Amino acid sequence: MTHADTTDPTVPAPYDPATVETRWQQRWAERGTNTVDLDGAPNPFYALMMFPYPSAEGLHVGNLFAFTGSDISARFRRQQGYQVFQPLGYDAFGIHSENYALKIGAHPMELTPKNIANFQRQLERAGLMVDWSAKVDTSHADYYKWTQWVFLQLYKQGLAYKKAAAVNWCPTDKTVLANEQVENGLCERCGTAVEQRFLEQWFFKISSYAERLLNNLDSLDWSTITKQAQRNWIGRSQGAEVVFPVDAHDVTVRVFTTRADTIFGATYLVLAPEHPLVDAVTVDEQRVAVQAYQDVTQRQDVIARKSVKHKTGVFTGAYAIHPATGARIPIWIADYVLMEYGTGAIMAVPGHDERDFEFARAFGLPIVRVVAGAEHDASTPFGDAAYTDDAGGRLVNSAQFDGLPVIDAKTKVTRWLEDHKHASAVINYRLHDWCISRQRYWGPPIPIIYCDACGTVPVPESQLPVELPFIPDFKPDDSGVSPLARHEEWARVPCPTCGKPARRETDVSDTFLDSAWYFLRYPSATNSTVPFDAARTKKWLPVNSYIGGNEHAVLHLLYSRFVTMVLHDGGHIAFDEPFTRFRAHGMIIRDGAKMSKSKGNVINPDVYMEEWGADAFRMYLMFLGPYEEGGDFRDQGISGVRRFLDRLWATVRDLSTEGAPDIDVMRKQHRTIKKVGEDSGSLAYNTAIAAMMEYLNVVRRGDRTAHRDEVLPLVQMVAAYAPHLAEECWAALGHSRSVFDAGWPTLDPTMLVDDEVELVVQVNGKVRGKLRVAVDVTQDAALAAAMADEGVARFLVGEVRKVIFVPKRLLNVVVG
RNA sequence: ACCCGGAUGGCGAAACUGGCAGACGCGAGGGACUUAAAAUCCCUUGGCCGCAAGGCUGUGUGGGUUCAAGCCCCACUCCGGGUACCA
Repeated sequence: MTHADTTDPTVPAPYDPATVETRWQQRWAERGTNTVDLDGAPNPFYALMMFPYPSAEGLHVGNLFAFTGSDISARFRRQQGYQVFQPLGYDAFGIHSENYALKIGAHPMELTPKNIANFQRQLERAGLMVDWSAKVDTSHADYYKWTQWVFLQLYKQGLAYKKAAAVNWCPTDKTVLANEQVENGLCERCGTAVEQRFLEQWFFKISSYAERLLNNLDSLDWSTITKQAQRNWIGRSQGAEVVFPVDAHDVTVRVFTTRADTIFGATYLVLAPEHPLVDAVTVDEQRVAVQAYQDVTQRQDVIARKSVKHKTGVFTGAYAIHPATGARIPIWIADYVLMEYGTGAIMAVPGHDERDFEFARAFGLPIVRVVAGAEHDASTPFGDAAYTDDAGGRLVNSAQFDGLPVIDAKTKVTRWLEDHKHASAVINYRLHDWCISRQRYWGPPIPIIYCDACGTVPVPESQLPVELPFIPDFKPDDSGVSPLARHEEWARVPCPTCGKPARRETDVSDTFLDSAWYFLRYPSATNSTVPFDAARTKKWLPVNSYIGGNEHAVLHLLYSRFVTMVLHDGGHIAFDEPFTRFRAHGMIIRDGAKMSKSKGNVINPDVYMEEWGADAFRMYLMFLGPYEEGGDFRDQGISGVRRFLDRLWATVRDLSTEGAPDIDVMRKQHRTIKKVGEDSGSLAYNTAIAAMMEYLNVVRRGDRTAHRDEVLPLVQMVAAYAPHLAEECWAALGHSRSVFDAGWPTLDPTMLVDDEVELVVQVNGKVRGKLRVAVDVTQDAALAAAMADEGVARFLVGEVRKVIFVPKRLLNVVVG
């Protein structure tokens, strides 16, 4: 086979992707094409893609779709003159790997390197512009040493604490799950119903960053859906905490409400069954019923508790004093009030809250109207629903507040309650502290030592890493303690402070902690003395462009932001948001359905890259739909993209250097440069590819021989999409350096202006003709030309009432 | 239930800021080349009426605004995602 780098500048025929791709992958590795000078880059650009979990099944087509889109964006930036750093690594710790190892009877410490090697092979085959010298593997001690360091920083800053808490326990995976890992009361991984258990857990105080996590969103260049998902998750609600004294007791019930304006409609209170005041206020006659109800609730698993059903509850026999009216109102307990939100108690306003309405109807409690819509008055009865509209209503049955619009009443009633010491304005968040303890094996041991004399002692940074030992029996059991706790020889250590015998923490940390800081590690991946080098961090961070799946819109992205803020506050970094720009890619489905092993419609990328070539496969993935929306993978579609590459190849092979390029082709070329440039920058890859196809069709129209100048920029444009083929063509056209160092083709704006345009002529809004006119044609001249056109003229019956003229586009004549 | 998306030919999809709906590709039909097939190339391809010229109609449904609506407004249906007894 002849070579591109020989003196003979011809491309061998026909296009054989396997040869071309192998050749260029070797050359890139030899020449260091994909590595960047991390210390010297004058114009740095950090392009990050979410790193994969290296599953045993190998690279999923969804991974490749995500990575290819990110790769194109990075390659395009490089062509724009940036030194682009695009690293990739492996999120190798976690339940996924551990469960799979258990299933096939292997050990994760042996299995993970094999999986990584397989992923590595597939990723290299795909031809990504990844700087592999900066690879990270979260399960390697060189990495998790620093994950443990991150834990210690949180500890030092008072943001890591331990508490006994009701946690979500998965009886199948035998582990604690974060709230975020529970879906509808089911374990996100295995689908088992989650139970409640009480365990001592390590938590991070993410809730104290809630306001900052929320406010910073406004200044981030992120997709709106992602920002909205974070806002919802943080769940800020502004309201009031109202104090209700309990009649005949020396205690008060504090309730949280966002509808202080409806306080005159509060006809009873409800406590969560596990509320600490229940025992104190319950009267003797109700004690048996109350305790029975508490027992039932406690035994319920989380799904039963939280799935919507008919309302249940029990009267405590106690009464509270209404702070505004002085009335005695009954205190109930019911499982629809949740201990973990607000104060675990509510004032029930059945007239204006659906749940309270349902409860009041079920137990015959009074329902009072305190908000009237335009169609109501103070005594309009309720139908079968509460009136919850808070936009248009006015207060009624609310003493001095009658007649106030709800919007004003919210602040006025709250202020009045505050003035009389019945309430205080508060802000509540749905966001809970982050439980990071896992009673599991495959993760970084939490670097804490318990000493009888000194208490909880953090492992000194100089003693990191706390290595995860190789133990054959890593399987969790239902004792609630980590498998590591069964290994006394590992768990027993001298106290770092006093030297007396002490014990290690035997829980490992959540995988989400591994991934909450990995972007900081890449530029310093080979540095063994610090987690991240100050100068490199300053040069490369925050990340310029982050691309990943929206399934991480909440957890991973929120935790990364939190950890970044903490490290900023601890003086380790100068920025407090990690990702300047984030875009979520869509999902690839197949034949209209989600890909899954059970449906047998999973795509193995190896097979397609083998048959069509990595370039064609990459390009097809990008062509099948808008990158940010995803698309439907169909086997048939890939041939169209491959045909385009074949034609491009043949065009380069057969081109001419004689004479001058065609002016109309060159005009089209500059339009294409503009379009492909804009689309590549905004991730509109499908339309960028369409534009390149369109241009090639013009270049080859009528079987003409293309001129070199017509084709050269197309090779540059296609490079980010089909990098191997582009390099081969570029070399064949006489270049010795990589096409990625050749920049982006120059756009000549004068080539974009036409002297003539096609003007659409409408009569009464219907197209009746098209005219070629000068770009700067006047309305009068255009109208005259239109009237002279017989196709138009025959519709011009009656008097001309109006003429609309949009320069360069259309002329609409209204007659009749 | 709530919060985001979305609905366009046989299929995947385009359409900038309201200005020619269907770019680009797949598939299909026809033709060229070939002993033949594959590959390649050319033509046609939203629907209806028409020999044709041409006309009518068409972007989930019903209404509205406008000279002009896939795009804006109101009401609704269906699909996808997220959250979910959050007070």
